[in-house]
Amino acid sequence: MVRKRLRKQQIMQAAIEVFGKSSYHEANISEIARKAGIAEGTIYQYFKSKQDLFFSIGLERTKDFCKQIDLNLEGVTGTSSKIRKLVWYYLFYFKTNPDYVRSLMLEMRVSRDFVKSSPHKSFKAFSKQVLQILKEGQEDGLIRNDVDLYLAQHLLLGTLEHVVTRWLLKGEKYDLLKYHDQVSELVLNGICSEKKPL
Amino acid sequence: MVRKRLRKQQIMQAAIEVFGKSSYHEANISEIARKAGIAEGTIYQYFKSKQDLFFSIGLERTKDFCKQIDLNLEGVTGTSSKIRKLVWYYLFYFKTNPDYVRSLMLEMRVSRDFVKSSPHKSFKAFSKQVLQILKEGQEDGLIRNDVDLYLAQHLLLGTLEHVVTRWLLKGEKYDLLKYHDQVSELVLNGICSEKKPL
Amino acid sequence: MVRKRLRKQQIMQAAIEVFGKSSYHEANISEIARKAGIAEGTIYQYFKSKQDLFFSIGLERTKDFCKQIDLNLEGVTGTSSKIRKLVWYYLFYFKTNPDYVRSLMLEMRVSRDFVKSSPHKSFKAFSKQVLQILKEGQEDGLIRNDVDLYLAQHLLLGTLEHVVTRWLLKGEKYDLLKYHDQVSELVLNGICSEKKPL
Amino acid sequence: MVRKRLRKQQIMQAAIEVFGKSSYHEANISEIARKAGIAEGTIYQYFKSKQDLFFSIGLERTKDFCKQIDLNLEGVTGTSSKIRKLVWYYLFYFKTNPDYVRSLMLEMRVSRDFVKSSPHKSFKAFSKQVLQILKEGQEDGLIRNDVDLYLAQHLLLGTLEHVVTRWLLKGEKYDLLKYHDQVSELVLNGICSEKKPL
DNA sequence: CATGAATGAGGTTTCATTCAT
DNA sequence: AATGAATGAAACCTCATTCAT
Repeated sequence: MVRKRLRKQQIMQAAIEVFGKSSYHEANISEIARKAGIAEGTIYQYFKSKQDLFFSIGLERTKDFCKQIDLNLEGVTGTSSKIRKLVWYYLFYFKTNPDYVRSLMLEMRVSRDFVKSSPHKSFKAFSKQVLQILKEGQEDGLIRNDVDLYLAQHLLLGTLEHVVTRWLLKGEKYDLLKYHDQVSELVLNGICSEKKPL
Repeated sequence: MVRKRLRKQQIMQAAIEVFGKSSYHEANISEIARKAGIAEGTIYQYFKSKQDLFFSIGLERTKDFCKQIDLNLEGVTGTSSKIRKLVWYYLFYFKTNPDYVRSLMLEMRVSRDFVKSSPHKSFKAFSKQVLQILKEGQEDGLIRNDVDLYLAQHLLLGTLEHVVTRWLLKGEKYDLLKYHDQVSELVLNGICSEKKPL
Repeated sequence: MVRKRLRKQQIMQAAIEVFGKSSYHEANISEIARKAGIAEGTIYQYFKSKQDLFFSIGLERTKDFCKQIDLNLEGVTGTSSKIRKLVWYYLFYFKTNPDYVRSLMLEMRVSRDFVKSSPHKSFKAFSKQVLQILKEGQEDGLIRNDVDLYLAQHLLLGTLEHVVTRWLLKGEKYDLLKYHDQVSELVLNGICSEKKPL
Repeated sequence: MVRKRLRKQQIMQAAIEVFGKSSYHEANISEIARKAGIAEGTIYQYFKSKQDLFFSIGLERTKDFCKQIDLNLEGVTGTSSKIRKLVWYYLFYFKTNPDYVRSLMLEMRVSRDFVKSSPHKSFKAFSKQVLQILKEGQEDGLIRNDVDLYLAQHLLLGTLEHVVTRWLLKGEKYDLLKYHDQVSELVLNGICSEKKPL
């Protein structure tokens, strides 16, 4: 029982590393098996297929991410504080899980099968969470009423994704958390400020 | 030889269609050849490899995109007008080139080899253009001095990419241009408004 | 131990069902184990290998078949009555054991290893039985002296096998016993009639 | 054009040999390729899959067999002569094509996918041919009216298949044609003689 | 220039069998 | 005796690329 769980974790850990440094197609089951210290066939007792393994990682990690976000937001009051915390945690999580995140950001999220997959559902749960925060912000009067909340979400998540993606593609050479404060600032400004006549 | 140029275009057009509806790995040289009405071997007289063909499309289209942006921005004065125009054209271009854009957004931009590739350089040229606009905006006093222009760029391009990516993954069912005005608004607000004490 | 015997039967019964609905190669040990309600490894305590299990079924059932034939022929007098009874019982047995028979007729009997196997020996015992009946028929004057008894056997068994095989391949949709009388008739005619100048 | 045809034949010939000495599952594509003196991949330019290759052989050979039967029966008059000729040619063909026939008799004919396959259709054409001969025989008064022609077919084809199958399983050690005359005799007797009161 | 037949490495996956518990 | 997790060999098939015509 517990042994099976451990073995599954062991395989997923190896897979995260391998998928992290090569693309899905470049990665081999044989390398994952070698890294996990088991036989290739063993992987197929725990996962239906290579893609199943790939998406299982996405599912598990995205769930974990959501749970951590929840924990981190607990007790935080005020929309702006919530968003600041969310930005910080988002960057922090990706900073500390670069292997996983490389797969998620650069491949999984973008795969045509992803939208039909279970990790995608988990990912959507996160989106909803964000939307909920924004909604509360609008009800509190922090966010202007004329702001389309879906666009606000695009602004927030798009900026974060862009920051993370560039960081990844540039080789993770700088500290991802460095700008967390300014990112929050900009995003909050975008959705909260008085509309200026431009 | 003009003939050579035409043949190259013919292959690229077929490739855009094939890469547009399947992922890079799912797409076959044989299908591209069939669609172009030529033999598989012929492709290798115009392109070094499958990846070369893939990136060549990216290069050509990104160059074209930059040229069009230039043309569109010519004569436009004022940072905010420039940004509005840029947002509009960005969405317009992607709306009218969904096949190409699916490859670019969902795969090319995210490929590990992309940063070393020529389309990436072209893409960086576009980034520079954007940065230049933002810089002018800061010199004009429109954009606050305390705004990191690289972050402003993340905000602008990240939001646009996010909007476009979701549109693609959702099956291009709505009009991508619908929100162009509000997107501009939000982004401009983010980088131009007085810093509010939050 | 009677327990051992029972367990063996339990495995064989499950195997008959599984081999009956899939071919030898399509059938899995794992499915047989599942159907028998035991672990895969357990099978290997009762059978040396998959093929051993497969042939063991053949052996057991063919033995059973021979025994039943013996019982059925007991007290039957006259070659022609014996053959009629044999034909009837042959068709009856196969009608009532379609799963087993599908394996036997369509795969086992035809396997390259079959001739070296134990069920084959059992099968040969049945052949001998048939030959004995035919021999008696010739001694009684029922069967012409110029008939090669081995050919007569081919005629009898070939016809029966053909009838059964077609029935199986056509999905067992009609009553296999329907024609038993006419089959006997034809076969008996073939081997018993006066030689006609044709 | 002609080259392609030759290459296809070359592959089929190698496949016949390999399938002839091993069962379908034991045979490897790699061995067929080696025997044909080509690369494995080449086979897949001519055949969709291993099974396609397997059945293609069946189709081609069965067609050939039917054509030859036709040619051989041309000009032969009288049902009994036709049947004699058919028996002779059946045994002759199988004697001279033992590799192919081993596959056909021992595996193909008996495969669950065979009934849905194209060689099966060709095989049925042969059956029809036989039935037609029998029908004419009944109209001519040679075959008794009370004989079910389908059973007569079972008698004829079943006997032939049995003779051939035993010959194969015994290692093709004797001359398959040896008994052709007696086989015809027995079968004709079965279906043509006056019904004897038994 | 164009062709398209041939290549062949390489990957995923299956499954009978083993063996430590 | 029973288990069932682990094995690992082996096989089919794909497809980008080459090269003789």
